[in-house]
Amino acid sequence: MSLQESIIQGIQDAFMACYQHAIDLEQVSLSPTKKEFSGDYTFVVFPFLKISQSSPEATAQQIGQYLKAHVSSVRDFNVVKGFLNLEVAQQQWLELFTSLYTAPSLGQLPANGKKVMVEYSSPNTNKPLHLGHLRNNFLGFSIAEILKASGYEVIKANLVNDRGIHICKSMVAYLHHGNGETPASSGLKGDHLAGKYYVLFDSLYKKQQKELMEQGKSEEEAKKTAPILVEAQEMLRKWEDHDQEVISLWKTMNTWVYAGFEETYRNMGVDFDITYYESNTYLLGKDIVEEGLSKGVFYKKQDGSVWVDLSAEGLDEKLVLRGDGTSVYITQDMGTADLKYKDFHIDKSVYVVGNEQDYHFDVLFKIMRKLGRSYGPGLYHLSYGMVDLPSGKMKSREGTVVDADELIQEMIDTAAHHTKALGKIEGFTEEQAQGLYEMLGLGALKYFLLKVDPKKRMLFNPQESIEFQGNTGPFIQYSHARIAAILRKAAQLGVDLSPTGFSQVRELSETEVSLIQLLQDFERKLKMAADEYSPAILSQYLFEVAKEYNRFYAELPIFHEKDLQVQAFRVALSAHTAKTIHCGMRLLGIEVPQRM
RNA sequence: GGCCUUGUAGUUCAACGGAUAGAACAAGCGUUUCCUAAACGCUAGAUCUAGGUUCGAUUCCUAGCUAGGCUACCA
Repeated sequence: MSLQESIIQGIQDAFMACYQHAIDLEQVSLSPTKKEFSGDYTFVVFPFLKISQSSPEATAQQIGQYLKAHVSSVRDFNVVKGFLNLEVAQQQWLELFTSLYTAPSLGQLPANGKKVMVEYSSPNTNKPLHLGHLRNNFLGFSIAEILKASGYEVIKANLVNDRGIHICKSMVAYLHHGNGETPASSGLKGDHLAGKYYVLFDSLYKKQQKELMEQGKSEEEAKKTAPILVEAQEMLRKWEDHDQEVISLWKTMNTWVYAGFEETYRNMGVDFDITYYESNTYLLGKDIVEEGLSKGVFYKKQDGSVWVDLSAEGLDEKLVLRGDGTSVYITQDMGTADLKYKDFHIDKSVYVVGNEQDYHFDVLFKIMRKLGRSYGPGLYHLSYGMVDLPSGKMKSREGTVVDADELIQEMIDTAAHHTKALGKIEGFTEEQAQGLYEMLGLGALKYFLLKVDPKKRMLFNPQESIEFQGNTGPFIQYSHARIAAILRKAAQLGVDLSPTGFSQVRELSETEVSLIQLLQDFERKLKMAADEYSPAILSQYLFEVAKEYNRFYAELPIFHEKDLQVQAFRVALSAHTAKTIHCGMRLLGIEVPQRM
């Protein structure tokens, strides 16, 4: 039983003893006491006044008396209004720390026997990844790691959108203007090469529209009849008919793009256990339409189109199959949902997709639940907000996107610049220095994108957003490097880091206690992050740990401390802090250095 | 039009219905004969508006305003 649990248990007993009334454990809020009041944990009595039938102060007094008398860890208490502040005995903190310090594992909750798939990234093959994808990829990777650490078996999946009219647009432009250009001949990364022709298509298309309108056609007509668009549509039909030439060009260009993506993924430090391709899944789902019809979940209109009526659930009627029998987006999504289940027998399925598709996933999940899928209740849309620029929303056609590869490189360059300016790479080989720049640049970027609640829209200012000071990745990384230096020195001095080395410590400072209090909260935060699908919770927590450690570092001496028991304790406390930071940052996909 | 989501210091972000709304950056003032100053301490600064529920509301409800998204036989 943890310290808090034993206190909560004591509070329950207190209510039984004082008021002959059982209270619900869930309702007891026990939180760390605010800095401006004395005490370690605070219990709020207001919700229980009906039970005690007395004033907040009197109730708090009575409970406090009981706890002091009956719960060994409670040394003393004070009451401010309806707030009961409890003081924990010093010895308890040392015991608590020792149990944390000697625990066989950190940051891995017991297996729960459940399987979850996390689908993320899911790029289109007609253009390179941009800033928005970075948020998606970092979120997806991190939440997968967090779920793993909280006891799930996790499958990371990527669903590549490799077909459709947008791919054909790049292909048409390339066909006419590519002149046989390849990634090798141009020195362009494959995904950037494809993106170049996608942009080219758009400008050619606009030009043709303009010409048609000058010839007297309406805007709408011009948009529909521009030759280059017609050609792209024709190409899509040929693709669906397995036309040799089209398929061959498609394969060639996609191969280039995949090579480019692979490089970007490697730089980002994300990976996948399985990759699905829409060219293989886009025909799935029609059998589910049949199933839905026979189960009465769907209905057919006169023109043969198939619909689902979700008005009882607060949504509209939605089309699930066109009148001509062809699929729409949701048809294949139904099929893919089943495919994922067939492949892995998952209990839960998480989709990391932007919030502009909230409605779509609402519909999809309601359908799968109506169809009675076993994994239906475990469907979850990890919906995240867009990343805006100071100029507003990113638009690929207007050239206002922040390219992922470029941004990563800029981050690394900036990290290199800072590090050199601070003169921190003495004794580093060129390779080690380069490794550090990458670790710091990427750490800054990932932390910046992960520290914000995923649901919220966020702003990215290329000039100002990426800092290396304050609430940042590098700050936490720096804290780790500081501790690493201490541990090296402790090893040199032969400090006894076994629990007996500090078991005689009697007096702890306030800062040491807060640090222990924070450190013991790690697994609870981990679980919270998993339950709420929010790496931000973990990010904030790690920042608090690093901040509290730096205060400890500034306030208290370690190697100048004469009492060797105290010295050993402080080294051990440092070591466990480093371990927690390392473990937590790993769940965010961020590495931590030994020196910086 | 309908539906969903947002609105907190100058800026970017926090706050299970709980105390005097926390951080970081920017601003100002300090800290280095001492383990890494990418650090630490101090000062100043905010809940969109109007009602309601509650012992207590940034949080829940209603209305409005603001910003964004969705509302295709597009993906």
